Order: sequence, then structure tokens, then C-alpha cells
Amino acid sequence: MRLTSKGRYAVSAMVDLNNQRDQGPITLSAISERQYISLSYLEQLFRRLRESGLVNSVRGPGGGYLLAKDAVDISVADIIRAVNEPVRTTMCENGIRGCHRGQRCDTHQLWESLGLHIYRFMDSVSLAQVCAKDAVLNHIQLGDVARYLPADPMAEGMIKIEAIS
Amino acid sequence: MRLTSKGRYAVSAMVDLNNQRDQGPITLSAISERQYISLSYLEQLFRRLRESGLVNSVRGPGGGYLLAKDAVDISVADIIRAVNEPVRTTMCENGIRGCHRGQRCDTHQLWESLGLHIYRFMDSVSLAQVCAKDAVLNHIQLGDVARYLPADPMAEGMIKIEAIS
DNA sequence: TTAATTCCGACTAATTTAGTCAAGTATATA
DNA sequence: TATATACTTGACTAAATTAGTCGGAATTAA
Repeated sequence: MRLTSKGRYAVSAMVDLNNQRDQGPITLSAISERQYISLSYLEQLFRRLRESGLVNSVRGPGGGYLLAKDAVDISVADIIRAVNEPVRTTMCENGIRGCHRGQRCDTHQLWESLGLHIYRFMDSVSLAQVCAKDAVLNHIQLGDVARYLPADPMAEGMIKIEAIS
Repeated sequence: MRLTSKGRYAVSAMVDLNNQRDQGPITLSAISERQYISLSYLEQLFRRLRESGLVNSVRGPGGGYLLAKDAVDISVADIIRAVNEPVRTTMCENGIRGCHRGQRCDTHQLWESLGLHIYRFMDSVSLAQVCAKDAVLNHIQLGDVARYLPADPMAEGMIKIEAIS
């Protein structure tokens, strides 16, 4: 999980796309103007968003981009994952096994787990939640981070998140 | 909040430091060997960790680094924040007000809020939690992400996290 | 005094981010 | 059909960040 301004750009663009979803296909130049992101850079980002199945494209005049699914089914993590390269594991050559110099990297699983947590958290925030607050309050309330649940509750213990205020 | 392998290195080093805390000051070369991080790069990272008050240094032979506070009082976010440059806000020139070209950047507060969430989550995981599981299971259980609370519960609503399994 | 070790600044290389450019291809519409 | 619109693609560049390297200076235990 990488978190840089690249992901920020992508999230901003997707928010824009969803906010304008009644207008039919949205052109990148329109997004470019509203979000102050260069058209060419948006082209790069949307190539990836399309390849990840998050947006559909319509070519020709009147064309543009549309969300491929409902905003409640798109998480912030989906968007960030789409535009980022897969994380380069600098410390470990292979995946979860066999770390470099033939020795076990004893912090590998540790970071894997921590990364998983962050990932799940980001996956718990949907584009719809982000957009709703953007439109209404321009601000996300903590209480709206609905549920933060592991894919298999039995596997690793389970956390319940409740808004209590 | 930026999340790259730089932060990973720093967290790994801090985990190592805490795991060896009974041994007195720990030299960077020892950490370098155990964690496969170059000594010079560790020097860069520890300069920042020291400036942020997360570690104390002891110079001269027998010297090295020690955690400046108890591991329960150091969050993963503290560590990552320490080694990273302050985030460059590419889209907005000033802080929370006055975005570029004189116009209001309508996704600024949005991302501020989302970033705040991620931040708080990372702040809820302490080095001690990370280390405990590293030593025993080499794995963090979800149920151990103890509390995820805003600094001022009244300000923005409040979330309670409970392990329920 | 000597060796171990942190401290510090300047430098470099690799990678990623951000952005440009110059072509294409598809298609609605005049 | 012609044309303008808009996506698609690949190659390229510049800036920033990451991940180091290097050489020395300061500190201090032995």
C-alpha cells in the first residue's frame, strides 16, 4: 500500500466523476479544468482506472468516462491500488517466503500484517461515503467510516466499529 | 501521510531497537546487519527519529540508540511522520485556505479529512503492539488494534473499536 | 591516545511522480 | 462522407523522492 499524491489525484478525479454522474460521460478536459490536473496526466491515470475496471470509457464526440460500478462498491483502496505500481519489496526478494541473502527476514510478516490493516481500513471507505460528505459538508465525519471488518471474521479475530456520538 | 518503503525501514529499525532494549544502547551497525539496511541510510533515518524525540543517542564507544519513550507511547504514525518530509500539497498552494488560481479547491478539505482518518488509524497502532506480536507470533492480530479515537471526541463524532472475537 | 560510534553535509544513482508530445483510433453529427 | 471530438497509446522529459555513498568531525569509554 503506497500513499502519495498520485493516489490523491486519482481519488479527486473519481470524486469529480461521481459528482457529475447525471451528466453522462465526463471528459477528461472537464475534470482537468475542475480539479487542476493536467489532461495528459489524467490520461495516464484513467488508463489504469479503466484497466482496473473502475471506469468505462465512451469514445468519440460526447464521449468521456463513467464509473463502471456504483460508488458504494468502489473503495478508496481500489482507486489507490489501481494507479500505483505494485509495491516493490526492497527488503525481501521473493514474496512472503525466502528473504534476501538466504536468510529469513524477520520483519517481513510483521509489515505484511500491518500493511494488511491499513489496506483493510482504506477498503472500508467507499467513494460514495467520500462523495456524500464532499457534496454536503465538504468534510468526512468519523462516524461515517461504517464498518471495518476482516474478510473472514473467524480467521483473525474481528473488530467492530460503532459511531457512539 | 505518505506511506512508502522508507517508513517501512524506519518501523523495522524501531522494532529491532525495542526488541533489543535490554542490551543497552544499540549501534546502527547492529541494526544494519539484522535488518539489512545500509548503515548510511540508517544514519539518515535516525537523525530524523532523534530530532523527532523518538530515540536518544549515546555517543562514543559502547554508544548507540535507545528508545526515548516507552514503546506503548510511540505509534507507527509517529515513526512514519518522523522520517518523511512534510507532504507537498501539489494541488493547493497554501494550507487549508486559498487554493491555486485564486479559486477554492473543492477536494482539499475532502482529502484533508480522509488523510486525517488514515492518520488516526496509524496512530492507533503502537510500536509495542507491533513488537509484541513480532516476538511471539510474528503476526499482528486484528483484535489488537486497540483503540481508534479522535483527539477530541466531541469535535467530530467518535468511533469505538472493540475486539469482539 | 585510540577506537568506537554518533553526527553532519555534500554528493550520486535509481526510482517514481508528474507532465509533455505526437501520433493514432473510434464515433456522433453535420 | 467529412469533421471535430475525445479516447488510446507509446515514447519521451523534468522534477522530486528514495536510497544510498563518502569523507570527515565530534564525542567519549577504555
